[in-house]
Amino acid sequence: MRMAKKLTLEEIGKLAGVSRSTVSRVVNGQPDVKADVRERVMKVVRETGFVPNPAARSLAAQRSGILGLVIPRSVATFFGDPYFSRLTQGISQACYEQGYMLSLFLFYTEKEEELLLPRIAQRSFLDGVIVQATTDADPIIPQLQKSTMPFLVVGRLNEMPDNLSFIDVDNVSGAKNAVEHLIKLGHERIAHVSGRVDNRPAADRKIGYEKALSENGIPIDSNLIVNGEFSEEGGYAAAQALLPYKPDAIFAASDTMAVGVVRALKDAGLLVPNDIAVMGFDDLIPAQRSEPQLSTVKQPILRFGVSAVEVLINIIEKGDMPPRQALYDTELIIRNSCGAKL
Amino acid sequence: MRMAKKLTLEEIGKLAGVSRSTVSRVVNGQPDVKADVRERVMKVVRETGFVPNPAARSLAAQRSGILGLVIPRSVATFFGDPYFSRLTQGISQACYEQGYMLSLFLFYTEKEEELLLPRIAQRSFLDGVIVQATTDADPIIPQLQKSTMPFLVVGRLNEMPDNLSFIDVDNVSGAKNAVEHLIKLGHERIAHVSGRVDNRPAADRKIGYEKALSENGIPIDSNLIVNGEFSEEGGYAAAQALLPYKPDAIFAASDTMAVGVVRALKDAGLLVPNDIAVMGFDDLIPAQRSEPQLSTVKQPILRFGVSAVEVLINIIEKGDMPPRQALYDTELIIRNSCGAKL
DNA sequence: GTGAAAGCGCTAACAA
DNA sequence: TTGTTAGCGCTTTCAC
Repeated sequence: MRMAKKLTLEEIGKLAGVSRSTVSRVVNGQPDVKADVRERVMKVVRETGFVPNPAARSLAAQRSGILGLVIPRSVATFFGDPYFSRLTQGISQACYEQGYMLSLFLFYTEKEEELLLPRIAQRSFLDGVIVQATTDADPIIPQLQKSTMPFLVVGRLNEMPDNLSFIDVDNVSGAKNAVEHLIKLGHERIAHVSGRVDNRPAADRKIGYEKALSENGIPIDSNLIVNGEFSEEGGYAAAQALLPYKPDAIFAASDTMAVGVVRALKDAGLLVPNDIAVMGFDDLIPAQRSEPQLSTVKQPILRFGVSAVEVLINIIEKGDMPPRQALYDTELIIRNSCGAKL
Repeated sequence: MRMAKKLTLEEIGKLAGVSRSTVSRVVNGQPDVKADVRERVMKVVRETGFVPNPAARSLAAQRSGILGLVIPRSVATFFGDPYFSRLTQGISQACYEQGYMLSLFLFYTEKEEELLLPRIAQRSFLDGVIVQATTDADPIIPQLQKSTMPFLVVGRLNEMPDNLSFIDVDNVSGAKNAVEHLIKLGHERIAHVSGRVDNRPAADRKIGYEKALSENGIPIDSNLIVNGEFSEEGGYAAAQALLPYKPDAIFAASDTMAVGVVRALKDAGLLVPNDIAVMGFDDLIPAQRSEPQLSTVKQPILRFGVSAVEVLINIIEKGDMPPRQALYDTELIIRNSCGAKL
């Protein structure tokens, strides 16, 4: 077997009878190359399967073509959550489409963070970073702010400096729409199974719930608001805690909790939606698997991931001022658990 | 604000009064540097927060310090599966510990594969690749074999060329142990809810099931083997299909299916484990959340991910012959669904 | 429109 | 033990 000569711009140039500069121009799709020369070079590139050396390219061009996706410690434990796999899917697809590679940073220990944060913040390895927002004041945000690394937060932090770029879903209006739908269906004692308020989406969904009630002249009854810890068990327990207060509808801040709620109601001998209507939030697998299928608030997670990449690339290319901040609309999905279809 | 001079080996050298080579040696932890010089350099490195430019390093050293994790198209849709998040966790942790970065490749479309496979197979971007095994003959494997890229398959393909390196869990013996446990508990009509046989783990678990029966003199009854499609609904349906044949125990090839089985049995008015014992496989979240909690076969997924990285690095450093092939033991986890504890 | 040449910041012989 | 030097393969002025 003949040892193939190592493929470089120089080598391709030799084969095509041009200089390495010309090959570089062709490979990078730059104009100002005569059509026939371009074609000749392309042919050689195709035949040899040449791919430019990314390290050399990074070094010379001062850009790596790699985006980082950081899942901080405070959320890494939830990486199994379908939300993240969906988000990661959208992000990775968009990266490839835009010609970038994706590097994943899943932090579980403080040591890992200490070790890697300086490297992440360093311009020469990554061109930009997407950070999944967290509950706590994660050290990653200040680190990135100190650096020149372009970055974008997906979701919002609790304490959000207004000079940060982020994209998020409009949880407030999503929740408000859901509750207003229940109100339109004639429900008046609408309970809410929330998450912990130090979790931003949970807090926002609760705000939306309260807004819907207030604006429709329904008093807010604190007995009808219970923390369900974003778990199915939590939702189950929350529903049990709510039953004595006779709600006629329950709006849960996640599908997972809604599934727990439904199970608790069934176990209590109640029919959903006939006796009590239920509404979830997310529109992930659990919503569709549930029996009855869950009416819920759909987050456009996949599109969301795609947008994150687009916005980040925009930040990388156009500089970082002013910060990009975008809120995406949710969509009300009516299935069987709210009773609208009966 | 003073514009900090760009940090390079040269710059650090100037600050510490040594040449760039010495700084390089210190930074790379090479011996043959006098202790006091080393300390002096380290001090400057610490104070400046210097991190060597990875692109330059890659170019000069002909290695990138990046490992790739490829989730091919045929399995990408299951990325939401807790199995993958756990595996990814193990792999990413091990990468950091070994001083590597991790690049993630989640393929959903053929176009993505066509676009990226040549880049992946190229030595200059990645030092090595971990490929999640797939059902079909995925194009990634032959591509990698044609290249010089070190790679390792996690799990086994159906048609496994014996010159491939892989690590996997011993599904056959895991399943065999589980079924033998049921036999010891006195069960004789043990049914099996399998996955599709073109899925290697499913096929192996079925083999283990049959082995356990044969070796214990129990005839294999094809009526007692039903495909559950690795889904909860599939498990539910499979259990319903099995009931007419009066099994006294059901071994499901995954926890998810086992959960469906349990639900079907409950809905049929049967008690688990009193009327019918149930055993799962995986030991992921569903097993512990189930009511009753599932007895199951635990896969050491996290350790598995860590080992994958270690083996791959070994392949990278020591060359690729002979292929590494390792099978990891499973562990029988006895909870409540099999009746052993009652 | 194309080529020559100067780096990008690092590693690794080889010299000293 | 340390410094000097020659690349690694690419991009990007700057001439032509």
